[in-house]
Amino acid sequence: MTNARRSGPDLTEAIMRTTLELGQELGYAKLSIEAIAARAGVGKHTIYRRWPSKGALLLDSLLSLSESALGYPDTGDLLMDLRTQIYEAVDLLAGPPFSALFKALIGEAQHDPGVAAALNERFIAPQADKTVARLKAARDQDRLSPDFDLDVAMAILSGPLYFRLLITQEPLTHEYVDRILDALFTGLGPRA
Amino acid sequence: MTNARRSGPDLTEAIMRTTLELGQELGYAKLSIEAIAARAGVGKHTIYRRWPSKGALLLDSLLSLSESALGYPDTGDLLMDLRTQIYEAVDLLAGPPFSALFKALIGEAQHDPGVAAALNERFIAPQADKTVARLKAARDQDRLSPDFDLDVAMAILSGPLYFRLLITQEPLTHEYVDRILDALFTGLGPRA
DNA sequence: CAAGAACGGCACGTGCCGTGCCGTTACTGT
DNA sequence: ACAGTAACGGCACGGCACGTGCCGTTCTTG
Repeated sequence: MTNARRSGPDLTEAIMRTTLELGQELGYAKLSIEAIAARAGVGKHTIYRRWPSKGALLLDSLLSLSESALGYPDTGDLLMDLRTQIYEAVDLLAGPPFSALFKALIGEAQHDPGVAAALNERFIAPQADKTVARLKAARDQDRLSPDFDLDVAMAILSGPLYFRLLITQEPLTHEYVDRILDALFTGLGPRA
Repeated sequence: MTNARRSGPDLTEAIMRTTLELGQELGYAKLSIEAIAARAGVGKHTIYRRWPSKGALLLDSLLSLSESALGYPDTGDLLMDLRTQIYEAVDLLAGPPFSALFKALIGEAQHDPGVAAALNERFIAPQADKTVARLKAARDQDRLSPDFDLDVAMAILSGPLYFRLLITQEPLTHEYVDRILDALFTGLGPRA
């Protein structure tokens, strides 16, 4: 008769899975912790014990997807490595089925400092660090000018993508990624 | 004994003013239409009659500030014109006292398509168009290479700024604007 | 000056919040 | 093996803001 009550990490994972599931169905705005608890067959306490807010829960749920997925190759070909890496990230987070939830999460970060900090520490900064490290390796091997500004380069690679994703809300295609990469490395055409 | 009941445009303006006021005090998350109505001495209907949502109300409130403020000079010096324009925009929207509300508005746009569309049509696109137009003028005068990609240039100018504002949440300084402008026009250093 | 729209004030039902309490179940250390 | 404890599901609660009615009053329009 024991109803196979689940425990510990099991539950955590089940809750996160349910969060992504319900989030896709309802959208972030209509997603409620009450509904997640009901769907997951879980008491609300069990959720509140683990996460302080809906945003934190969604953050963990989404990051559990990316943690294993996003590596960073170094084949020696800088441009190709960057392209590979950015394609992966863009496909995972800006494509279906998680694009809307990821955008909502960044939205939540705009008025929840905790979410903002966690998002930075656990996703943005590591990703940026890897990009900068890959650029630095290329510079150290004299494949880039010694005065190449790594941080600005990284911002130019990321900025326009997030601009498209969050502001103009146009689709993030590989073709667009290529245009940014081209602009960064071959320049926008010399001044007359 | 007539209690000087206000009407029409008067009210609209008063509500928007109260929205900005209360928004600064409470932050967007805790800002409620109920509280705005109470503070403004107005029935909730009067607000709902004008705006469909809190986001739409905040959008109008914030845009009423920028509409008159953000011009676009053409002195002939492209770099200086861009710098002037971007400084202005950055100071107005990314500096106190409206930075937090502006960020919250963009956050709202992530799960309210209406707000997203209105934000684009009434603020982002006009601003981008002006930038592109200014760049195009320079290119037409042979101050830029004929194959200078105007749209990508515009994205490289805006993207990193929004990236800083929304993602890494670092302060948007004039110095940072300068670094982006430098990178765009003098390049990041040629490849070895 | 009459008709109607817009107004402020109030009340209502609804949904979700976050918390407290219950009895039950699974883990812990000895 | 077994007691003690922590975590669990379920339920109920007060609180708050939502969005919508209704009322009586005031302003605008023709």
